Amino acid sequence: MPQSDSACQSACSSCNLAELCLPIGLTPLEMQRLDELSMQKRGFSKGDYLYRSGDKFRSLFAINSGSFKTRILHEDGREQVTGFQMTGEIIGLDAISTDIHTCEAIAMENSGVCELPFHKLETLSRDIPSLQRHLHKIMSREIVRDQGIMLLLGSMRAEERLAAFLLTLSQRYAARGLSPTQFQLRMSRQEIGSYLGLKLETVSRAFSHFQEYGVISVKVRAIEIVNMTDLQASLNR
Amino acid sequence: MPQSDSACQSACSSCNLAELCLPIGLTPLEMQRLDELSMQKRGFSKGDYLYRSGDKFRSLFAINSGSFKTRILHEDGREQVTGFQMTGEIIGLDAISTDIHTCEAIAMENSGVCELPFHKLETLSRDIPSLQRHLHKIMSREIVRDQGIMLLLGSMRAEERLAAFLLTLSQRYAARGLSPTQFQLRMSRQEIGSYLGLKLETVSRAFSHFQEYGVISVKVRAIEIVNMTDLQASLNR
DNA sequence: AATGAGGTTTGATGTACGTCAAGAAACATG
DNA sequence: CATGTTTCTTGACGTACATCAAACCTCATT
Repeated sequence: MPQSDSACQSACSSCNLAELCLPIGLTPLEMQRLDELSMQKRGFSKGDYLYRSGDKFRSLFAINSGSFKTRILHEDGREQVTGFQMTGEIIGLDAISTDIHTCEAIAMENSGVCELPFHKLETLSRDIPSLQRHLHKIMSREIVRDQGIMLLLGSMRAEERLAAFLLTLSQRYAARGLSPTQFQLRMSRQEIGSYLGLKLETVSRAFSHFQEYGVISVKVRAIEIVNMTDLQASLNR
Repeated sequence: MPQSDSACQSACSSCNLAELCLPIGLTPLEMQRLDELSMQKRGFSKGDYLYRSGDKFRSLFAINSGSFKTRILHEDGREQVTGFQMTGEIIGLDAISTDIHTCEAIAMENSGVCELPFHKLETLSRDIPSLQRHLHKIMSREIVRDQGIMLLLGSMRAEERLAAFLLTLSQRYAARGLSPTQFQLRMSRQEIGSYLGLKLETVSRAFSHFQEYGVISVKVRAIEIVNMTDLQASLNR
């Protein structure tokens, strides 16, 4: 169970990468005001829920450490993973629309978040135009991201989907100062499959196939991109 | 070519359904301020672009009459229709993130929009909290909608996708005071297919199959939902 | 080290949807 | 009305991915 930490750390200093988090171009005073509304929540372990479908919406969450997956459940039990979120990303935007969370967020490893009560964020963003603008950009970016996945699900074949997935991961690791070519997957084949609209066996075969062609090296969840150009090319043909 | 009409009509009185458009719970004065920033643009004909991919972002658009489709193009020519928008809906939210339109919007029939310059909208929403909240809800609703389509594309079969599509259309017509059971499709089989991640022949066959089972009646683009319950059931089995 | 559970890989086979093709219907244009 | 163009329907056939199944690997627990 996550423990709440009422001693507020900086929303920013606690994020590894400020520009991925909320504040951008804020004065120290503005930054402080943002810090004051946020609350650290640590101690999420693998499988812990950050929120569940149906929960009352109160806050957005900035991920400080670790990573989460979000998913929606269909009544008949089918699930769709809608995203994998990592450090510095904002989660919970879907719930603003109805004040109820429509999807659920589950930790994929030991993780911590920074809770941002949304009504306070709205109030503050009325005072700080650059914060307002940034909030809008974050929401819009989520829309663009989702539409990219619609393109992927609607018109790409299995290996193209996996290539797109790996390339996006690579970019996100790079943006965090980590290796863009070597990383550990935090999610199972099953979860990747759900995200990409494929069965786990198909994901596994696509991994094997890329390895066979020398594009990547796969040791279960340890991935190395051996030939980035070829991986990109497998998208565009 | 659409003609710009600088004599500003009410952003609201010109929308058929105020609650689908921007203003909600605004005082007459606030409403007037919103009206003052908006501009009518009429005269879009079938196939006209409202904006193109790559265009500089300046405004959101509220659809006053008619309907549009939005799509993204992949470099290799593949297209993905990301949505069909009708009267009262807001379009262009994707562009806020980068200040460049990432998708393009094309009229599906004679249409008119109400242009809402975004920086003015941001300024005004700092003054009017209920407008700010409404803007956030609209963006969040788009995120939820897109995630619903991810579920559809990622884990439903062809006929389930078409059923979901028809049911959503039905609800949207009903919300506009039109018949939820009889309507004219504004889009081709090809466009529906692109939206649902299917080929046009598959869409056509799914229509025929539903008709064969007495769930709907299809006369090319004239649709009648004969048995709403069965149509809903075809989603949940 | 032995045991077991969950995750992954790989093969054999099935099927839903795509592809190709032809004809029919709807619509536009002179 | 005749003509061409676009859209839609339907059939025959092909294929990418799903399903089923078995073996293997990894990791946690005792």
